[in-house]
Amino acid sequence: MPNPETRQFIERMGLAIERMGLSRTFGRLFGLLMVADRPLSLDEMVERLHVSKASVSTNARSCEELGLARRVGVRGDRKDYYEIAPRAFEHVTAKRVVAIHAMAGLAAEGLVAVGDDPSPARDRLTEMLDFYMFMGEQIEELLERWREVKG
Amino acid sequence: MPNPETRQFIERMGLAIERMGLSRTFGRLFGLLMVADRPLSLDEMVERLHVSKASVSTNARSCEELGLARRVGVRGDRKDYYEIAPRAFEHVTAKRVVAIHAMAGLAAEGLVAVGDDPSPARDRLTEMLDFYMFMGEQIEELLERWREVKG
DNA sequence: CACCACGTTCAGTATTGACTAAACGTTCTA
DNA sequence: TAGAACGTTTAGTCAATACTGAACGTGGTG
Repeated sequence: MPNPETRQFIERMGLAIERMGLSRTFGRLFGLLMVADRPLSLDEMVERLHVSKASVSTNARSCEELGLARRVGVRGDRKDYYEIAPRAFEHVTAKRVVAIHAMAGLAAEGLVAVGDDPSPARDRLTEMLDFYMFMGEQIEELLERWREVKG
Repeated sequence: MPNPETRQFIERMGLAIERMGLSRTFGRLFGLLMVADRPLSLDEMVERLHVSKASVSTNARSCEELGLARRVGVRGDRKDYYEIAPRAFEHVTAKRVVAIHAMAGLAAEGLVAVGDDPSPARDRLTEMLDFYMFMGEQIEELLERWREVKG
């Protein structure tokens, strides 16, 4: 299972996730779960990632909180096992949509701040508002279409 | 111009941008340019943001590199002035699309890594690939539609 | 009951990242 | 040509972040 391609995938996922503002270990853990063919226990992740159990524990849980992974039980075993959550990618994209709405809200606040008189600032903020309203709505629709096809 | 609403807008933009993985000062600088009614010099930004000129210089330039701002000249003045770039939001969204394509590429690598045999890992990676291909293409189309309407 | 086997929490540590002040290079001007 | 006005670069500092090892709590098990 720890073949070179798999390891490289995990590593690249770590870098990709890091570029999104999360930690590299978090990304590696996510990548590991992506290529695992069964749910993994904390100790197994420790083994594969070469990080402390404490780190795996916290990262796995925040992975769960973000909706990327979920905890599953195994009969006759009281360890925690983690696997990628169903619809993980839809879920993370839905969070992006929330952020987009927040940007639209910010634009609206900006419009209040600059006042009613015509100005370049007002034009820019209006464009920002329109753009993020548009994108937010449209991406939500994309998600719905995706769910129809793949759900 | 430094009215409380404007200041709050700048501050919130700082926080919003910070949540996206960039620095708060960067976000504040961007927010300041958003509500400015004319291009601003480095010294003016120093004044408004209360940070060092070195920080403003580097942040303004990376703002430019990201396509969010551009440098403009003023006749008979050799200072650098910055303003929000036209199509700034389209541009930043286009970069997101690049990141989405990168995720699709990563999924493709993962598929190679896990081999051809059916497995849960393969299913997940396939879903990831399909999802990001779909999203990448569709968001590109959204951008084109936006340009048609607003361009 | 004593002992494991887990997962979590906490204090300490190391690393990363961003900001500052100062030095620097360049271009204009008196 | 000396000096001022800029923007950039760099070395150093400070704070935030993430990881580690150890202690801890909890629930099963002999």
